[in-house]
Amino acid sequence: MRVAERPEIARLPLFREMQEEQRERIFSGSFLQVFPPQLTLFELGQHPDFLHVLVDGLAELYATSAGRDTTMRIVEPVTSFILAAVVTDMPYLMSARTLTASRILLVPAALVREVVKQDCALMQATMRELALAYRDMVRALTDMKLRQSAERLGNLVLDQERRQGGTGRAQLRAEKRLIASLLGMTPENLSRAFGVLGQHGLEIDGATVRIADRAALEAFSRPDPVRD
Amino acid sequence: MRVAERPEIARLPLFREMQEEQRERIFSGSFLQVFPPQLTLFELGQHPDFLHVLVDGLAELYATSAGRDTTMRIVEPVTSFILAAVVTDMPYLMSARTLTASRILLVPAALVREVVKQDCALMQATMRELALAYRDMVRALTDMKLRQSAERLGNLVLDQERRQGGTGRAQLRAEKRLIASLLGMTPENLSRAFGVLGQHGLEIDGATVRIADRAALEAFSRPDPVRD
DNA sequence: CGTTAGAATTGATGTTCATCAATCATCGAC
DNA sequence: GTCGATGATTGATGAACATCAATTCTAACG
Repeated sequence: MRVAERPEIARLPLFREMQEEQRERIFSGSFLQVFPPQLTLFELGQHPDFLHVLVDGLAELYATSAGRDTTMRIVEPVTSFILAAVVTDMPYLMSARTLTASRILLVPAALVREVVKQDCALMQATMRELALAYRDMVRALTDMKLRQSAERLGNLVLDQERRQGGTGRAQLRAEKRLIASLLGMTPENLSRAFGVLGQHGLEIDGATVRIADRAALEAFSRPDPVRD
Repeated sequence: MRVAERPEIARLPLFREMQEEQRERIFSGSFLQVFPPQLTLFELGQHPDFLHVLVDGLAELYATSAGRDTTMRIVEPVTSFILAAVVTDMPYLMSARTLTASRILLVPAALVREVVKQDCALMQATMRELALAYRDMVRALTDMKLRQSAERLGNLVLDQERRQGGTGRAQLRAEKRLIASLLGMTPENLSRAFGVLGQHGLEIDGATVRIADRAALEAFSRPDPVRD
């Protein structure tokens, strides 16, 4: 593994608190690999060989069933993914592909499981990471069950804007068709949903959205103070 | 805490592997409480005070947002719930109520967090429990996004039948309105979905369902070998 | 037993969203 | 620049599902 990105990866919540010595074991057993865009990293049902850490680029986790498919998560750097499959040593429930050219740290799954057992700080971080991931999924499921499409989009926009500094502007980082799939709707309906939000305080220009009237957008989208 | 149910709780995956001494700490700091039916145990947004273990009865986890509400999980004994909120010490994302009269072991959240840090076996079990819970949520979300209502019901029936011994029969343990909410549909549409499944190998009589033609039911419901 | 309240079902209607089809942008290649 | 491919948008239509309104069923209780 190259030296340049180690500090950044070591700063991840997952690896931050662990013993230096064990971290060294993890890193020296791993390798950083470059992938072209649109490459399948692994598929649903496969046995997990590696914990993945997206260092650079953009990746997508998606699920398929009976011919249909849906985006489950868009992974931005620097983040680890599919930790749950790795620690349980059970088949992937999602497939993954790169969206853009990406660099990914591949940590052998068996190594993760072994070091986790020996380093309590890593185990605690893993536990926390899984708990947070679980909570994210609870949010996504309630979002899906309780809100209709334009509301979901409104809350996604509000969420993105907050993460990007609360300046009233936000960039949509992925293609709209991906965002549509992530929100559980078709690209056509995403367009129409943006149209609806246009009447509720949102201005949109390509991949840039601007919250012109936050009160109106919030009144329409009804963000939940606890969940959102 | 009474003696009678201790062995059963100690056998739970969560508590099974931990040091006897620490388990004693957990148990002696906890108390078993009896609740009447339809009692709210806690509400979304509250700070988690206790890890709950349903010893006897039936409970429901549900989420609300903007006036609407939906069942997230039906908890059967003996199971712990809301572990993720407890270990992260973050507000509940779901509310809980008893469905029938229930006995619940209440383990102080702070005690759980403390003992988890000191007992690696408990931490490992917690990690595993959270990973499995996460995977369940992934399944539920893909189910919701990729399948339509009658298919979801078909897979629930197939799943229940498998859990109940694979005898071709299954009991629906909760009211149909709850099952409807769990599957993200209205009670009216649950009835109609049962009607549809009646033409695909399922016989239904009150709360009992019988799989008359498994091949037909599976052809219709398309269970996923990985996920279901 | 009948009574009655809540649940389940059934039918009629309306809303939300997907699908299909066409057109309009955008962007890289040459 | 022009071309072509792909994504985004817009409109028309249809399918899935929710809602509303009656009944019918079920079970607890006097």
